[in-house]
Amino acid sequence: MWVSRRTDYATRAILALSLENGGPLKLEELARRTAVPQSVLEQVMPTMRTAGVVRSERGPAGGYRLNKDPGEITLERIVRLFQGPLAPISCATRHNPEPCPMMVGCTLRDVWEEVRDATITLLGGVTFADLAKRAGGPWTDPALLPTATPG
Amino acid sequence: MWVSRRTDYATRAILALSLENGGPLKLEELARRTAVPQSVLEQVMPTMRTAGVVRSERGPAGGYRLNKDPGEITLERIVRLFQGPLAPISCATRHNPEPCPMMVGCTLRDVWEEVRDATITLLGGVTFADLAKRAGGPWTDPALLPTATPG
DNA sequence: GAATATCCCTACAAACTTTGTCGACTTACA
DNA sequence: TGTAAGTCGACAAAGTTTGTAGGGATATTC
Repeated sequence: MWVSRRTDYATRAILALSLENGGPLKLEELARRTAVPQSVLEQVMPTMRTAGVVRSERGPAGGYRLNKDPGEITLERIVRLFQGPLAPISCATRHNPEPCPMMVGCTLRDVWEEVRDATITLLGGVTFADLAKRAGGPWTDPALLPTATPG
Repeated sequence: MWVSRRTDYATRAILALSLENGGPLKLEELARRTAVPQSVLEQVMPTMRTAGVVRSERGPAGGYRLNKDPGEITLERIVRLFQGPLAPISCATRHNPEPCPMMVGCTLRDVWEEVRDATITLLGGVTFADLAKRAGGPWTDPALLPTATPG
């Protein structure tokens, strides 16, 4: 339960874009398909743009596209963007781990690091090309959505 | 970064008790050794008592002991007590997962479930007997502690 | 049976984080 | 110049986490 809403939204958005071979999607449409409040997506997408994951065009016929091949975007990349360190506890991050206050050379930390590494391995091993393939087909029946988002 | 302080404290406390072959430890001493504010441990320990993990005795010469063999207490058990579901996202819990709002049968969920399962496998595979063994020896130099906790 | 040592319970405030909204702004196109 | 997009920053409401405080309950000792 540690993945924030925004992280979730971001990954859904990238998946949606991955299923849309190259064509741009307007924020509004993206919000509808992913069932994300538009106003929140308005914050999430620029973050990914700054990070070079997506690219945007303004004006009519504008929208968002992926800035790379889906095969080059890992889940890890997106999650890290919004989530920060993936370690379950701050003494087990890879950069600047907080020192353990317990003497007994925190044997617990080893386990936390294993969890961290397993997480990284999994998230780092999945690209959005994989996810799109597994999802099968382009997009399915937007009409089935709960009447779109109010935002 | 998803393990709460209280979860951390609880695991440290159980490790400390595991290193103390059977003898009871007073809350105060436990707090000192684990570098946890005593007032917080006062909340954490009863939770574990209720869960049957530790046992307590009141009055002089009282304190806490493990209620089972350290080999029968997994990290998973303790983490779950304080952390709740281990899934990274609420649509991927084993019990009553929240339905995914995205149609495309949330292919992302599969990955979240893999992360969840990897976490469970790791945490469930480590007992406090393992941890105590890895820690080596009983307890090390409590004198090295940052002058105990103020609480 | 009083004094003391220890655990137990509840309430709670301060701090922090997350979530979603809003309004004003910028850019592209026709 | 008007319209269709994306952009940015501020922010309030809600939720979570963290630590503290104070009054109880129970066991031992003398």
